[in-house]
Amino acid sequence: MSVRHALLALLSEGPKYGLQLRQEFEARTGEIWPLNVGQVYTTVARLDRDGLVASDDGEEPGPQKAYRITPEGGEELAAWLRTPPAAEAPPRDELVIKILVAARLPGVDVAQIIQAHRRHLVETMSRFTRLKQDAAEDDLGLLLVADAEIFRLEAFVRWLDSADARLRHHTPVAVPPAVPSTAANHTAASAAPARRGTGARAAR
Amino acid sequence: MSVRHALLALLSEGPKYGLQLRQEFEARTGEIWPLNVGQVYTTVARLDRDGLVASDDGEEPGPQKAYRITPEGGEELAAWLRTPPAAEAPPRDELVIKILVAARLPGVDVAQIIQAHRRHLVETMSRFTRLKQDAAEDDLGLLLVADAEIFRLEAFVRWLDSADARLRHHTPVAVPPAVPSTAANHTAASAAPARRGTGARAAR
DNA sequence: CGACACATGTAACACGTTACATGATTTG
DNA sequence: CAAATCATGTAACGTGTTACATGTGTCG
Repeated sequence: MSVRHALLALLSEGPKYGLQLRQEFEARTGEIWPLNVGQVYTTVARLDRDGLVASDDGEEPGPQKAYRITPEGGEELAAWLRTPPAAEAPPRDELVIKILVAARLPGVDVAQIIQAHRRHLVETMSRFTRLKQDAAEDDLGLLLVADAEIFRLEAFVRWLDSADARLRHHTPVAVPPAVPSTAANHTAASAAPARRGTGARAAR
Repeated sequence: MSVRHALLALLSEGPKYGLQLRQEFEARTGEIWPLNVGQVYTTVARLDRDGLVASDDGEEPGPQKAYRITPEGGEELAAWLRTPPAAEAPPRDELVIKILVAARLPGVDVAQIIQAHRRHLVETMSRFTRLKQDAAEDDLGLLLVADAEIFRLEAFVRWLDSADARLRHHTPVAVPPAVPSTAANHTAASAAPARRGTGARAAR
């Protein structure tokens, strides 16, 4: 719901039309977060439908269609600013899932994958560091968004290092001496929902 | 695309059916990342359609419908593990957008909002720390996912602190002495796409 | 039998992306 | 006028969530 409220915030500064919303959003996030136009139109149309925004429905001639925030929209915006992002179910992260998967898959060198991803993260971090150096020092949007991205990537690097250490300690368990390969399947099956119908009858 | 590939990975260990996929996904992410069933079915249906997975179409009686990975699916999985997550357009983050918005909005105390969010982040971090302490020490999935979340939240705390410092330096610029309030609108307007049609004619 | 849990699936919606279609306005 | 640009919008798809409908098996 970020874009929805970001557009609401832009409109709270005065009436704006579609492409203008996109451009101002991108300008204020240092051109780091692109925003496709289609989404602007559909999102602002939903805001309109929900009464948070109203359109000067083609009052002035020309193709542009300006939207302005409504009192309800202002209240919604203020409430959104106060509310911390939901944290009960943290977002599923691709990199984390990838390492979890790699750690369990036979024939996969997790440590190697971790290092490859680590290198990529460090490279990306330096890209954003360079971006900051080349930026105007008063471009607050760019500086803040670039910082956020650098901190985020740095957290992944730290996590990869800790995961590497953890996996080095635990991996030997997955390669026990002289244990039949079906053992892994059995433990996996015991964790699954009870197999009923055909199969379960034998177990009872 | 994380869930899609995570399901593919689960199926690479052997045939599984819908609810089983969900349960194993949640078990391996320490019950921290819930996965709704509806998505499992639609995702696995798409995997089937794309030939990465095939279904034992009701061979055994009973309601269950098992899927197994295909060779193409195995290749896709291996390629996915190698490829680092796309970083050209980093994900838009709600908290970051919120602070950016708050920093520009008149009548909003950014520092206060930052501190409120900071407190919430620290609380959430300790929730996950407790979760780790109460967990079985061999529950790798939970430990890794909880670590990832803790590192992520910690990065936000660091970012909030740096943003707080940055804004303390820059905020005075937004409150200049004796400057007409329309100045802000002018600069915003100059950054917008050229207003044409009715309005632009006067400017030329 | 009836209640309950297991299992599959669909519908509706929000959000996000890419691509295309359609006008209006400016510019060469 | 023709081409380029600005501006709005729609279509199709993927992903994610919530809710509902339906069927099947177990158990009191």
